[in-house]
Amino acid sequence: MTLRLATWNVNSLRKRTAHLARFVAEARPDVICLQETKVSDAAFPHDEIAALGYPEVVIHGQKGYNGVAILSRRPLAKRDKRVWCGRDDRRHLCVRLADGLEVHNFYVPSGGPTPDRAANEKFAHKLDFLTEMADWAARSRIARRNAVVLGDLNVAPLETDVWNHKRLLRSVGHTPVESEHMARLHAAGPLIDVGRHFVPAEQPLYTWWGYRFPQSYQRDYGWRLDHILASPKLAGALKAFRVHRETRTWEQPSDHVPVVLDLA
DNA sequence: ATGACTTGTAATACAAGA
Repeated sequence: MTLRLATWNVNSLRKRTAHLARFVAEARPDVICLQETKVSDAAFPHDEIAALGYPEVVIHGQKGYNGVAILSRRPLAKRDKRVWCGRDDRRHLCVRLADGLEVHNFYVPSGGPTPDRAANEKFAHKLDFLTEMADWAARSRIARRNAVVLGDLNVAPLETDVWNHKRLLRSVGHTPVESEHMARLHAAGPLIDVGRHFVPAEQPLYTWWGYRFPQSYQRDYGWRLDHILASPKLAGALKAFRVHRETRTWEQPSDHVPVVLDLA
């Protein structure tokens, strides 16, 4: 039996409920991890989400910013979250399925405008967040479990993870120090970079196209910011991988598109 | 040349995204 797992930064759940319904109808994921829901738990659109047919709904949101949620067709044995960098800013949720698979849904800080940790507190927060993730992966011995770490990690670590490597080396999201932090997270598990397990590093692979750059999608000015990382025990279970680029052409889309993994 | 847009909040501009 296959488990289909999806991650999607929807950039406001309430603005994107119709897109989520369309994605569910077309991709039929068993578990959906959402980021940037931008809605408090009190205002969560329970009725619209219930109509999608996911009996298990785990939410961890706040008003206006950030926010994560997990929808599951499979029964959950455990639901959990933890505070990162001492801030309860709704960037993480964890569930364990009844069969033992652990799913960690993350929204890593974007990092602000300047890639300078002394001048930009948001960039320092981002690097500290990634460091804390790597420490957690190592200390909790994630490699001993069947675990997936996924979400909007807000770093495009490889040259082919952005549309213009040279031009973007000094842009937040693609600086060498951020790529090093991502590499440390991968090594700390160790964790498999599922996207690059299926798509060779020689080929461009993107999951985000900005709103501000005119016709960024049409020109394919993309970045790979959304990731699925898997513990080594799952290596033999990785069956298929797909980036649902087409959602970026839908009317009033999120700037991120869904990333999907099939696990045996 | 990440400038150009989109979102939420709250009151017509501002913060934030990356």
